[in-house]
Amino acid sequence: MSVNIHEIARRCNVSIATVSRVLNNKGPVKPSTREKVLQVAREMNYRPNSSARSLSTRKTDTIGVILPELVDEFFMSLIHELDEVAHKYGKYLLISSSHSSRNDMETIYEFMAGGRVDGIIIMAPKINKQIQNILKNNIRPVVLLNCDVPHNYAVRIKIDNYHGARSVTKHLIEHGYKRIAMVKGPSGNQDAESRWNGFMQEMEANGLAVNEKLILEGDFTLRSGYYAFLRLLNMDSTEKPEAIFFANDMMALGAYHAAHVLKIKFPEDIAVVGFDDIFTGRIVHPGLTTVHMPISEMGRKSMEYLIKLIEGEEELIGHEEVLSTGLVIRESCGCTQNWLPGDI
Amino acid sequence: MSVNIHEIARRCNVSIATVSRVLNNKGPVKPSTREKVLQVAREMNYRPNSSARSLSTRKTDTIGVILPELVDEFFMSLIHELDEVAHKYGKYLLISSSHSSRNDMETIYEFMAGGRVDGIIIMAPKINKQIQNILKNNIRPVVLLNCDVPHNYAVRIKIDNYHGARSVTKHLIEHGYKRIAMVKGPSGNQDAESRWNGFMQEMEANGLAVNEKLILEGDFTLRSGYYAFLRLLNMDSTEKPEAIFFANDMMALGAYHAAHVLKIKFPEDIAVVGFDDIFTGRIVHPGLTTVHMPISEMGRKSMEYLIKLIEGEEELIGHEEVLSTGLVIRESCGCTQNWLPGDI
DNA sequence: CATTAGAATGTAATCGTTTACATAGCAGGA
DNA sequence: TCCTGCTATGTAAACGATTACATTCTAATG
Repeated sequence: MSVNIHEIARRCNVSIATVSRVLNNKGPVKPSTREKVLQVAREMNYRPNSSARSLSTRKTDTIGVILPELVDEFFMSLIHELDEVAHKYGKYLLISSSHSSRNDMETIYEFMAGGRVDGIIIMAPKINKQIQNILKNNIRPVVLLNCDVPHNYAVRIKIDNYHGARSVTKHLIEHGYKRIAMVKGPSGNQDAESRWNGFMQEMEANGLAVNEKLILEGDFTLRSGYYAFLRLLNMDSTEKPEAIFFANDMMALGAYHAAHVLKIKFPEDIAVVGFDDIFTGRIVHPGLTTVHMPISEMGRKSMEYLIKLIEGEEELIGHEEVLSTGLVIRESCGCTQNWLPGDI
Repeated sequence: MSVNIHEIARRCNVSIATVSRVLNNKGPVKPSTREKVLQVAREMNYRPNSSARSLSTRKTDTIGVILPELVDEFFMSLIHELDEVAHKYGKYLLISSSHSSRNDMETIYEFMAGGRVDGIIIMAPKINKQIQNILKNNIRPVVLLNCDVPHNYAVRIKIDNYHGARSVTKHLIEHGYKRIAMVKGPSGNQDAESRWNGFMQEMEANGLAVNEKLILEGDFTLRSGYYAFLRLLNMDSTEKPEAIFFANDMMALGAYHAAHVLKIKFPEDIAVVGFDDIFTGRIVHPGLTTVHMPISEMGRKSMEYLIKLIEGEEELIGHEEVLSTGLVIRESCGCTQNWLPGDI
């Protein structure tokens, strides 16, 4: 089928060892031989077979990436950044999303034990003991994204959901709102939990009571935000919230939609904030005040750490890093700010 | 390092051939032997080394995906669908984006000649002769997405930009607009060209003159749409367009932004339509009338075709398929339609 | 009981590299 | 001239699977 090292060797009247040495710049080779080999290889469009090479060297130059889903902006940005860095280091990306928890295990296992990758970046919101066990016999280096389970065998990178939630809650409080509602994310979700904690603690720190009726649970979808918003609006006027913190932007956008239908104005009638800083939140009016997640940084760092681990920097194992989040103030919270297209 | 087939064979007191036969369900094996091997393999968490297997079978169970960029919704949806189908067939996805044209070649070549994948799905807006040459010596099957270059060695799947553009233009004309502007995409871009052609032909078919001043060129970014919109607004009132067709939604959103600042109302003051049907276009008010691209279908079909090609269905080679686009009517064109969150 | 077909298993080559080790070639010093 | 110690090259053994072919076992048949 394809031309191989033997063919190159034959045409150059040298042995395959010499060809290999030339191609890998290893060991001494006479300049003239070197030239000849290089030239023939170029002429024949020779490219070493990666399977054979991997089999021999136990390196694949491939990084496995396992994500919970392949759906929104967040993951696209992440993949984009991973690709950039990987490319810079000459690595390829083997990507898989969770089709089910059972399947994640299968994939991780195939990637690791099957020798398909040199290392893995995993983002699994509900990482379980199974995964932990696999990692314990860590065949290959692993970087864990936003996983709260402590794990001494992997590098862990997290986004600071907790402080993000606190800061945006604090911002609402500073606006003078007292009755602040929160639409939580799905229970069991790590990000959702942290944001919820941040909200509660900030409220508490400011001596504000949290009316249980003002705490609703959504599932991060636009639709669930839409309905949660309608429910909150239906409350008695003495209890009705002055502001709502949606655990993510998508749910807040559901509220925007309902508000438009009901002719309710943000922030005059009610203030609204989100979390994530997705693109649409910059386009809608009023601009959605939210918390920015440093996704690119997360992508870049995780890939760089993984590559270092692969290259043998053992001292990194167990390292944990928390990336800070930033408050993005637009208008939905009650602030007036003129932002130009240059900002977006 | 990891347990291999020899170890399994040793523990079972059989030869590696027998183990291989059991694991691949090939050839006759005594049930008792079979059980034993399976059990030991399970106990030892044995997983065949994929490099060795690939080297021997010349199959990688990996599909290469090369995209122009890894940035927006479009590509995320595409990847999502590719992943779904690939997973269904037990294939893995090796993904790379264009870092440069030169690099694309390198990647395609490494994927193909390097034996990293069994086939490739390529989306390269400006596919060049180089790529064509590589494909001509087609080492592995290829599916080309939205590439206009005829190519007898690959399956090609396109999206019908032309008719999409015609239908949305027609819709504007039916609204009674006569002075219709178009903000084109970047020249050289295949999609942009087709949309432009569709627009022109539909205008012509309806006997409408196209004022050259009303034709602007953007680059598909929000910012370029913003400025194009401002320029169109600055025209003499006898020339100023009654409606604008933006070659993609992102540019139309730039117009939304400008309109908000300038207190211009869609569609009362001017009608606006886009192309792509991105998520944000459903959220803004008024909802953006646009053309829907069947991205999922494109992803699904391309992967299914590729897998068939890989499995040897040679008669598919050269097959071309054009996927139709659909007019999505919301309110920015002048229609009044109530859409519920259930629609989104 | 001998014969034989078919099932069960084993042997060894193969896939295309890398690389440890062996060997050949060659220049310079004694 | 003969060593010595380089540099340059070759040989062959991995790497871990698959698989064609050879061999042995089993059981049924005449």
